[in-house]
Amino acid sequence: MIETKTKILDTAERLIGERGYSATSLRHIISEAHVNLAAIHYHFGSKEDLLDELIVRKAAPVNAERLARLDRLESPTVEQVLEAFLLPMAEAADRDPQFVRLMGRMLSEGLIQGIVQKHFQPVSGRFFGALRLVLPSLSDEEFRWRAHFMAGAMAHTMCGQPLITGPGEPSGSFYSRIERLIVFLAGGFRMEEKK
Amino acid sequence: MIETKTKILDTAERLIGERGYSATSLRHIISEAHVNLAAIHYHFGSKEDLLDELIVRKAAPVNAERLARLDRLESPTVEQVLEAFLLPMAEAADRDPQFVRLMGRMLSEGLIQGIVQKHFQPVSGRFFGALRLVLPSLSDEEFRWRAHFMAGAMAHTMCGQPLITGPGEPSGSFYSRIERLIVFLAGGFRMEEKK
DNA sequence: GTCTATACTGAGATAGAC
DNA sequence: GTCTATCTCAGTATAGAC
Repeated sequence: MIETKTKILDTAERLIGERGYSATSLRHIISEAHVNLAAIHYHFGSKEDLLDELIVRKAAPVNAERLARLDRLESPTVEQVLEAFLLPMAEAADRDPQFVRLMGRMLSEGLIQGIVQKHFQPVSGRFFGALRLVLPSLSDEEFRWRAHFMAGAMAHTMCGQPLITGPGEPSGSFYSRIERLIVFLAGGFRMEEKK
Repeated sequence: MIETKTKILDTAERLIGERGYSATSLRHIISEAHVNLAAIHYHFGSKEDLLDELIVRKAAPVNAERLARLDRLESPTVEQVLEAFLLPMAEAADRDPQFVRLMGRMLSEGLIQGIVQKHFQPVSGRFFGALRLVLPSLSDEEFRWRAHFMAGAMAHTMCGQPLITGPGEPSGSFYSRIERLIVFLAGGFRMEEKK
């Protein structure tokens, strides 16, 4: 049955979103999906590959929308490039809260290295290029580092749980969170380089 | 023997720094430390508690230095508060490259939630307070989120491996990395709040 | 091609002898 | 304090039923 594969994907997505990747065993997934353990390995190969498919089916439309938005910009500002990258994700989060929860889990468990490199690389590469053009006065070295800081802030912002909790818990909608992030990042990027 | 405990700590620190926490099994640690498996549970209780002790013995002096530096500031700028927090870590990294590698591993594997909450909370709490005083024009909500973005950028900066790789690998000493980070963060914090 | 039953290996944890 | 033996649970691999 083709339904088996879907049942596994849906159940895995829910459980991993709720409990995290490491804390969700394959045996837990199969018991809730009412399928056999070996079916997971038949359809996906391994637990990691299952996760991979979960990410792909969620991220692909977001990434497509990102590129479409980027292509529409003519001579963009820093903010506009950041918006083209971040707003599609905020909108996806609005439509499907499960998605952002899953991504947050991945980030907070540090499982993204391989998966991100595989699926986000082409997209993030294009965005770094666009951002570079908008910031011609920065040295290559400085730009690389600022892009790195940005990646950290973005990744962290998607997690529900803050790494280092400040004075009270952050709140508000995902969308407003992203808008604040864009302002913050633009401020960082616009700083004059310290020599 | 008291030496057993030290041997375990040193070996665990080295192996986890090299391979990561999940990838380092207790059996691997004991074979290199030439101790018995049960000795780890006797001295530490669990693998997680062992990690906890590793962090504490490394982080305690850094945190003490952070607070000392903060206390020395009279009417600080944003940059000075950030320096008080970040430079002690940069100096520790200079003296002991193992330390920053271990912290990076923890962050990239998302193992910090519990440990950070336990040991960094008092320190980070004081710094958030100091930073708040320097930025009186921001709303509470906006400040919380910017602190959150900062935490993400800081955490990510300690990892050797970038989450989202940009155009080429970032390089340079840890110290210069931190200096760039401070400029970037100060720029973000100084932005006017969007209403 | 799809799925089931079952066995294998390695992990962290624990009880109890010494 | 230390060590042996054992437990439970994880992900994985395979043989074979349909």
